[in-house]
Amino acid sequence: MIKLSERAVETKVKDDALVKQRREEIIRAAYKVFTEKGYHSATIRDICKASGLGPGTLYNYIKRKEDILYLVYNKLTTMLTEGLVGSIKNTNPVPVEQLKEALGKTIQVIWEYQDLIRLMYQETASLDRDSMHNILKRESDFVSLFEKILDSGKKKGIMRNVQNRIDADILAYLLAFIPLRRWNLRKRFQEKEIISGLVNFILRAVCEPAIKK
Amino acid sequence: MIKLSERAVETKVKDDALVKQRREEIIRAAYKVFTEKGYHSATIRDICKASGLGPGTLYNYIKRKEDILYLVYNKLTTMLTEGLVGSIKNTNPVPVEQLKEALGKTIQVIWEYQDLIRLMYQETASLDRDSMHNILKRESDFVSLFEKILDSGKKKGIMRNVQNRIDADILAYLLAFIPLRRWNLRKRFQEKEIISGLVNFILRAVCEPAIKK
Amino acid sequence: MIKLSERAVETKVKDDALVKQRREEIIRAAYKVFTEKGYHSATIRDICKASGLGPGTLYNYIKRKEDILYLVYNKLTTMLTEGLVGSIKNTNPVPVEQLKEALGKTIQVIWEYQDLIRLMYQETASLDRDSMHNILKRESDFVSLFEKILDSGKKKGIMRNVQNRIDADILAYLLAFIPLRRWNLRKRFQEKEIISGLVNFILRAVCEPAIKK
Amino acid sequence: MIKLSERAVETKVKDDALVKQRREEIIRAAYKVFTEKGYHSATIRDICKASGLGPGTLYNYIKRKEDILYLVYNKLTTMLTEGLVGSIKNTNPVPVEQLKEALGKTIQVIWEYQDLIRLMYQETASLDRDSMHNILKRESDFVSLFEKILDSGKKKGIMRNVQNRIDADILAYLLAFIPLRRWNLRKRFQEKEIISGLVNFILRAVCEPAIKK
DNA sequence: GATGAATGAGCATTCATTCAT
DNA sequence: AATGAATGAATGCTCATTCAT
Repeated sequence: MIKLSERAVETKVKDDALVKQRREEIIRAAYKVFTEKGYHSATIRDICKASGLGPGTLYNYIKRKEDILYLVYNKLTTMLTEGLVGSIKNTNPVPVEQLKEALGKTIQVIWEYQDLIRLMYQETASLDRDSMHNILKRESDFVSLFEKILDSGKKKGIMRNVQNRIDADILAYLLAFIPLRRWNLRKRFQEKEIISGLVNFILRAVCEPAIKK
Repeated sequence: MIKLSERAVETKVKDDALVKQRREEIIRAAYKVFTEKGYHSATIRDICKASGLGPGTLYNYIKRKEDILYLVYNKLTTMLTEGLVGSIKNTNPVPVEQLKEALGKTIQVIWEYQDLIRLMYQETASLDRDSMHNILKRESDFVSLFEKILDSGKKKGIMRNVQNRIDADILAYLLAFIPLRRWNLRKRFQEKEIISGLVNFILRAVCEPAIKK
Repeated sequence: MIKLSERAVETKVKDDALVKQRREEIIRAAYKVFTEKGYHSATIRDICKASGLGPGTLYNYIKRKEDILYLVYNKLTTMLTEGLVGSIKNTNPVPVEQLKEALGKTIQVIWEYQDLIRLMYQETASLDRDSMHNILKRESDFVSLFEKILDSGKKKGIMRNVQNRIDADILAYLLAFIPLRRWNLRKRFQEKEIISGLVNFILRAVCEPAIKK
Repeated sequence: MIKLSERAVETKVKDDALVKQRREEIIRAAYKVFTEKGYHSATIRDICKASGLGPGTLYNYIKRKEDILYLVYNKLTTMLTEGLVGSIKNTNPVPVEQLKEALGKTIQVIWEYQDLIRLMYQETASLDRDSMHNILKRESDFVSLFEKILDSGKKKGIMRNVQNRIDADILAYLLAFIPLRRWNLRKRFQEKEIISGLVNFILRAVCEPAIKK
């Protein structure tokens, strides 16, 4: 299993299991509130109400409001990375198929957490230095996973035109297309069309045309 | 010339020329402040200081803080759309060349206003319904311009695999790759590499391979 | 006139006269509230109520709660020092008489502001570094004024046993006897007795006995 | 042995020996924390950490935060009074020598607990009525001990000018000179100079000059 | 039309105290 | 008797907006 770096979040509670459980509650509540009103407009009181915890209790598990945002980010990037790693491990040795599976799996998670991912793109700037650093590292690792697939495709001569790191980065960025732009297409296209449209676009850009003949 | 729709922003001042001038000052000041601290952290006081206007005067030209954000958005989307329209009008009849020119011109504007565009993606959610509606309409028009190019390319058999609207949307979205992800690539690549990497990715996805033979 | 150093207190208001006036109001209100409940127990809301200013307005004239304490200290030490300087200037050339006058004048001010001086001794530790520094400098200047009197008395052979700086310091400290310990004597002695008791104690310690014969 | 009055501090624990022991721990911890940060800035949490007791346990031995302050005061005034009583009992019958010994012994204790005594002067106002009353009674008893010495000196004609109670009170007050003003003299004088300066001042004020011839 | 002081609701956070285990 | 998580009222302070001059 991959080891994901984490920044420590201060707590006043000693029982680790309880910390974990309460933080899950906090994340769940914050996820709801943040996606409804955004991070800045969400008040601690909102999160208290949504989580059922009093402000004093809440602050037993975090140090500052920012920490809540970090916890949510952390949860999301963990899910995304673990999903992707899982899909790569037990996968087809043919790079294109591998890529298709990786995209499929990731898009599935992304579709489920659309609101959260939109939030992520919007509020990254609100993170403190440490959290930001940590999250960017995760992003970078995430991109590297795609880079590896492209690399192996290039070595096998199937993805000849690929420019590795840049393309991997564009690719990771394109996955956020769904949460960030779906509103634009929602009226004209269905979920399946949007997803396949996106995947096709990627495959055309990345794969040697020969394979299609 | 294209006619861009605008939402009215309330003012207490009757002299239209003055309103226009003062708002330009406000936009310039807000642009500076917003890109430095973000919309939420920017205070009216900050914008007053940057613009040289007192809060009372400022509020003669807007009704709410949101209005300032809208004015900035409006300015930016106007610039982007007008730039694109201009590049299409006096252009090569060969679709691929037309596309290249459109991308080049737009990326040029985007590169210049990177911070602002990142801001735009981050703070769209902070807009009120009306402003949001207006801005989304602009976006949609912007995408349509690219759609037209793809359409004409398809008709001429050069962009056979293209899925028109979805691809145009992805294309418009990809232009924001630079402001939103550049930090990720800054260390390894130079401006030119990033831009050409992005343009190549788009062309590979959009153009029939035949053209490359 | 003596020039007393002051630490700047931040204000958002430009009209200097208004700043001066409002700060007088704040000092008056804070004096009342602080002597009733002490600095820590006094809330900003208390001071608002006592001064008739809203919290927003109050904070137009100060930056932090500590500033209010500093303003009060500043006011008090200014009064004490100016009173003492005044009494020394136009005074008897005979050191003992000069000392008597200085003590009399200072005790008079101290008696009037007893509560405030008790507060001062209690809350000095609550001042921030800058304010503390400033106030201690004032204290030191205040002691120096007494030191000069003792010096001239020593030179004239009247206060032979005096140890200058240490005695001047003890002397200044003894002036706070009234506010800090009066509760202890209130039941048994009257104002005049306490004051003359204190002055006699000082004179006996400071003056050569010969003078009494 | 003198019998010092005490105000009862509520406890939920029945084992008297345990109460005594735990309270000693609390006093020791509070002494440390209070002298470091002051009473108001010290949190119950701080005292818990310093004492090794949990808040629940701590509150088994006190009822309110104030009680801790009272316990510390009580400890200190007990030490001071007992020290003074001890020095008087087995002492020289010559009043001046007796006074010197009493001063010496008390100053020794005071020097050791400087921080605590400064705290005491600063936070007296934070005590509730009952505690305050109790502590003032102690103070008064303490002054009475000095009063007795002055009285016997006066009867023997050695301290002819003395005004008994008021002088005794001033004298007790002067002992706090060291903790309250030492910062003022620290740079210029050494411990011994300050102490002898203070003692000399007192002796000059209190003793008949004849004795010096 | 410009000015800038006033307003006050609202915010994140703390901390003495309680109480279930 | 000990533990430590829960509680929630209260605090210092901010800032978008208004309004008298």
